[in-house]
Amino acid sequence: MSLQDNIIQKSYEIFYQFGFHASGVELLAKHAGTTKRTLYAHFGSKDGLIEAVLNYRHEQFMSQLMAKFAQSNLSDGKAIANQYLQFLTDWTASTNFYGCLFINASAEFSEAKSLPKQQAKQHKAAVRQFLFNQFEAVGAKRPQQKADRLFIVGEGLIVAAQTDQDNLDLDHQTLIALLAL
Amino acid sequence: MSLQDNIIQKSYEIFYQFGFHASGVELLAKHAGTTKRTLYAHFGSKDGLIEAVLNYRHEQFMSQLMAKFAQSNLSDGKAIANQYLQFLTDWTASTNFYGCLFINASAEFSEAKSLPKQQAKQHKAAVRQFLFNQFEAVGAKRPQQKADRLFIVGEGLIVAAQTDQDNLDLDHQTLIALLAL
DNA sequence: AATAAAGTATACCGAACGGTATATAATTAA
DNA sequence: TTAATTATATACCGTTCGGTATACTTTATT
Repeated sequence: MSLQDNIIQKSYEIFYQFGFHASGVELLAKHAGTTKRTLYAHFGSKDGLIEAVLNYRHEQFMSQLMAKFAQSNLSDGKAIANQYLQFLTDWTASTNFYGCLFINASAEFSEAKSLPKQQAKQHKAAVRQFLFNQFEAVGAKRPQQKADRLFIVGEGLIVAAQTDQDNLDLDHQTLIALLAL
Repeated sequence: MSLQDNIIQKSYEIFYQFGFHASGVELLAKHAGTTKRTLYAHFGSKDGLIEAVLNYRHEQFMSQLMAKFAQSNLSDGKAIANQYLQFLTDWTASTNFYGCLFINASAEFSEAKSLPKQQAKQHKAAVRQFLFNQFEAVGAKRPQQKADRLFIVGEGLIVAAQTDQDNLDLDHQTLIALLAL
């Protein structure tokens, strides 16, 4: 792994856990085992680093999602929903889960014109597009509606886990059945 | 309104829009039309102010929610879900919507022991409890499950709006029907 | 009217912020 | 092997941070 990629990955860990404004450049450099000088040579500014980290996380997330779906042959909408919800549940239950980096970024950068907010918007749109493609691939009716329903439930699960609502009276199977997938 | 309440309300506006770490005490005092000296006399620290703002927002949100439900006689689960989703949709569509302050706080204060995170957890638990009470009051079966399903969809709608996913292929009526409420 | 309390104004504190300068060491390329 | 590049180490820049000190003005109580 290149030095640049290492800085991105280690900075992702810090930003993800402590937030963007709360993470100082000195700490970011230290955690990556380098110095501010090198960090600024590669990314120009803290904003530049944030942009790179969000791009990195987007690629990583989509890769993991695609890998999860590549594992098994999904024959119908129900299987798609099950796979997606299982993917999210595995994630939210993992140690070092601190919500979704893009939702967190939207919380810290509310201005619509700001780059992090735009990257968050595009990331979420990409997830919706991915789900849409899955439903369309199995010939489901109204694939966009199905994708969006599943997406909304997924977003809800993510933030519910982030706010420690861990005793929800829900299970995936009945959720899927109810969503008519 | 007392001077103290004015500081809380005005600080809420700033924290909500720009986040907690990004909002300096000097700006908070200026926006409230007072000085740091007075602010510290009332709240002791920035953390103390954050605590007060989160308590304020919790009371405000629950009041608005209860007011919405007091308007009409809700006879069944379907009406409850419709009322809740309409309440959230009105909110997310309003100008100056920047997501949920408690989700935002959870993003900035990830440590479980931190007060903002605990306040966020309790706020969300209170919302779930409120929905549970509503379903129970109309004699719905499995009120907790219904409340949690509705809660999850609500959380999803909030963060989807925050990330500007404004072209979702969803409508409340079919959502409600699907949730079997 | 006297007095205590509460708010204003402003300057200040040490620390941390994002970002830069300088100089040295290690790596790479010719 | 000699340049040129790249990373390290560290000190430093001006600014802003959360928080405090001092002095003054306003308000409220008796």
